Amino acid sequence: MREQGRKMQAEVLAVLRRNGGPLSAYDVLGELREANPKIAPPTIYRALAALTERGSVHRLESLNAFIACKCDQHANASILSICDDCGSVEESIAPDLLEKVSSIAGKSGFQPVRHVIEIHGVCASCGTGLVPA
Amino acid sequence: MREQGRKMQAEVLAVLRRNGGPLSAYDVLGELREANPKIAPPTIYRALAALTERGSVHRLESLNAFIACKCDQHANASILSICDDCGSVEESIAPDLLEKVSSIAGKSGFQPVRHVIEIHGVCASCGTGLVPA
DNA sequence: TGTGTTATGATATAATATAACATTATAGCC
DNA sequence: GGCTATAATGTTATATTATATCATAACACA
Repeated sequence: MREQGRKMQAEVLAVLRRNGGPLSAYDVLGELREANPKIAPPTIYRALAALTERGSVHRLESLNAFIACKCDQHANASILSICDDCGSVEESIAPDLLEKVSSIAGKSGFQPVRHVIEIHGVCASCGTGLVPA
Repeated sequence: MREQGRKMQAEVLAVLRRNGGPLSAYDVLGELREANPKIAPPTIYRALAALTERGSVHRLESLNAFIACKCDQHANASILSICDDCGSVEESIAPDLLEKVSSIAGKSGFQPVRHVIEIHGVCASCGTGLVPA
């Protein structure tokens, strides 16, 4: 990878970290365009693909959005809990659960490569009527 | 619901059943336009939303596609195994697993409403070098 | 320095999805 | 039966998400 690429990835990751919550590729694009109006979608998507590959960023398939990984130890896929009220996302890791999922899918000879586990619901703050963080 | 709506839903479901595999909303639209060229995207999306709600159709979030439910007993969410080689999709049901997923997400007070569990990988046929079904 | 290789930039457009409003079918009531 | 309220559907337009394609620029290595 080249210097430019690293820099773009760092900037994209910084935007996601700063925001904390899920952002669409175009949200990220919008932010980065404030500094450099010439950035185009493929640039963002390439950076996001690299970051996702590395595990620094997770893609929320059911939202078409991206979020910075918060625990920095995701060789394993994570479980993403998405609050449909406030939009916040929590990550959980549970390797044993992944194994179980894999084994169920694998009964018929299926070989898992990538897990997508997303749970929509209501987070603790929203569920109790409190204002979300 | 009115007669027209039921009919459109039946047609959409028929297309998905006939095809067997995942189809995008626009794939379905294309097929139905052969009979009636005036159908518009919202019509298809509305039918798909109703079918998905009922459980007759599942949405594959990680593919932006839809597939007819094959087991007609999905009050519970299913686990969808997607072959990235041949595109075939298998459904599995595992209520106990869903519970476990829920409990992990629920540790911090999160209340699950909808599960998205999709596994990408290679199906038995493709994995063994055989021609997929 | 020249040359091949690969990443990046830029342009355009494809694919997916929905907002907003007009229209029309149906049910219930008189 | 005709009238009206209701809600589903049709229609138009457009928003959102994503990628194909080709041009350009950086770097690696001889």
